[in-house]
Amino acid sequence: MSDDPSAKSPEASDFIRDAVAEDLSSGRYKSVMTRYPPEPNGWLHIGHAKALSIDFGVAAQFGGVCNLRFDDTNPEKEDMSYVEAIKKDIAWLGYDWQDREYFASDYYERLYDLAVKIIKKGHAYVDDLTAEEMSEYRGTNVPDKNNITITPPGKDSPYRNRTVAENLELFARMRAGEFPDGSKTLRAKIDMAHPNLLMRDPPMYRIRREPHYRTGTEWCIYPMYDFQHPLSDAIEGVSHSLCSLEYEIHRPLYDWFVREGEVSSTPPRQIEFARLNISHFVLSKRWLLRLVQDGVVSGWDDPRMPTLSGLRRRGYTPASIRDFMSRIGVAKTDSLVDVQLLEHCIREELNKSADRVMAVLHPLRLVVENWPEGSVEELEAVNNPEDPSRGSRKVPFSKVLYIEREDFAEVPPPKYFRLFPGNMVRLRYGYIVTCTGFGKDPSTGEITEVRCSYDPATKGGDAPDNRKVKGTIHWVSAAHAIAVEARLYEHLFPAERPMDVAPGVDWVTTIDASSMERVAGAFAEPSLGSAKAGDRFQFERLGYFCCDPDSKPGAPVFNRTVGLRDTWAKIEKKGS
RNA sequence: UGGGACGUCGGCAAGCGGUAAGCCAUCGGACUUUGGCUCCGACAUUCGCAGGUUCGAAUCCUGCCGUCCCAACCA
Repeated sequence: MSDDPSAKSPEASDFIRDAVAEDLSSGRYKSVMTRYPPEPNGWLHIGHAKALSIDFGVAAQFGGVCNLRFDDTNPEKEDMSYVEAIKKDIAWLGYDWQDREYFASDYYERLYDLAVKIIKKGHAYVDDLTAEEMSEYRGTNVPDKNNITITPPGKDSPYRNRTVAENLELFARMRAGEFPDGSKTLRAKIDMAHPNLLMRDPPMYRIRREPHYRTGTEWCIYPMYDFQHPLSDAIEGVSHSLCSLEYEIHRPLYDWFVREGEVSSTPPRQIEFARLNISHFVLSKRWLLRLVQDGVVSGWDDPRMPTLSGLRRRGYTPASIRDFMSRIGVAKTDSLVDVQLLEHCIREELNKSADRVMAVLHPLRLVVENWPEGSVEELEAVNNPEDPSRGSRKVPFSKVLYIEREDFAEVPPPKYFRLFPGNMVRLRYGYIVTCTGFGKDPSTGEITEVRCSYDPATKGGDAPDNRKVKGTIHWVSAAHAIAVEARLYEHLFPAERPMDVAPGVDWVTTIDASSMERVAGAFAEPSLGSAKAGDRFQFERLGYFCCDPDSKPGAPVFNRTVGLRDTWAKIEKKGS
């Protein structure tokens, strides 16, 4: 998979790309400029990756550019640490905003001037209504006797008809800090009877004495999204402002402010697409923040989190996420993508790129009875059968090995072709061995060790006589193995739709408390001793693992990114 | 007496009046020194429902039904 995001799906097509192509051919726009507008109040998750993929992808496909603009107009929630985290994640995903790193907070002065311009047109006014009163005056959606939702007209604020001069003066004094927080707002003068509630004189500025992470205490008034966003787009010269469906109802407002602001001769155009939902995941910054704050997860980058940082730590690659985005498409249908598609994407990439290695998660001693005491052999193991250029390595073999507990059965279930008394199995890249016996703790019934004899003629695992050996299992030499910790993950939420919870039930309580399993007593072949955080491997027959930053010298930790497809598990399930 | 959208296979999703792409999942089978990978095959006579227009409709019209979003001085 290429590291260059623009290299994939050159002929991608969807309703947005169709619209952009049409806009170009009709001459509505000469070139394409999009923007990715995060609010720095949380970390990016895979839902944002969809928006990123569309914003940067559409721009790239049409030879345009995509700006990174932080929509930072709510000082209460925003923070520089989020800006840094967001930039890191976008860059990691492979998207490049070059020098176009913008902040809505850099436009404060310009936006203020635009507000003044709109006031001068008589299209905005300073209102003294409280938040509650404003809501009351606006009117709301209410169910009538037949439980049909209706929206009666709102009524004008008594301050709606202040003169331009008065509004200008009041607005200036708002900025100057002459009024207490919340006592006045600047409102667009649109239509208090509009069927779309958002058009009923929406607020443009509120008074809030809250230090801003970038502008400090310079401002005590802050612009609202509906005013700020379209005008920031216009200021930058954005052509296509692509956003999610929930903003569809904001579009008339978007267009209204663009028109009133008269910033650009080619007004930006907003187009909406359906946001991403993935089964077993919660994709909402607000909910993710709660998981972090409640300590349910270890942080924004907990490997179970759908955040880009979490997926990164889990072992997902940027290319696999981009591939996923290209497969789910872009449409306007509310949808729930099966998490298995995401897992398929990472498996497909890692199958090609991850070196194979042997590790035993739940060790069981295997003694090779006819192996000479003290003898050690270095056996050749292929690093990646999918990629010969990865070469091979040496793996030590000796008398006492560890194998996976699951790979031995005292009484084999149907169709089981691993180790059981009398059965023959291949030790991968080692020898073909025959199970000669086993030890068992009489009090617990636990298998304590398995014994076997090896066939010296089968070095490397070859069967010179072409005998059929159905099973091949992985192993590690007890004397040479290194101790590792493995962390196995399940979905944080067992439910396909975690937010669909019975009334009165807190969704957080539906979390699977055992969604992370630490396997402390695992062993791996010596080559894994040099693994560095972020390195990815396939533990043969187990799954893909990524070395975690928690690793210490001599004590590596591996996160299971995803297991291998497991046909045996299906056979077992069917049998039971 | 609301407004804005959306309904094509279990999950995504093409299709834009000419007779249902593809992907994931699933189920068979081949191959296999990973019960992995790969390969081959199966998987919507039908497009929310009902009418209508047409030689012909998932595509056009009408009416129903269903789902989502909107009542923050958040974005």
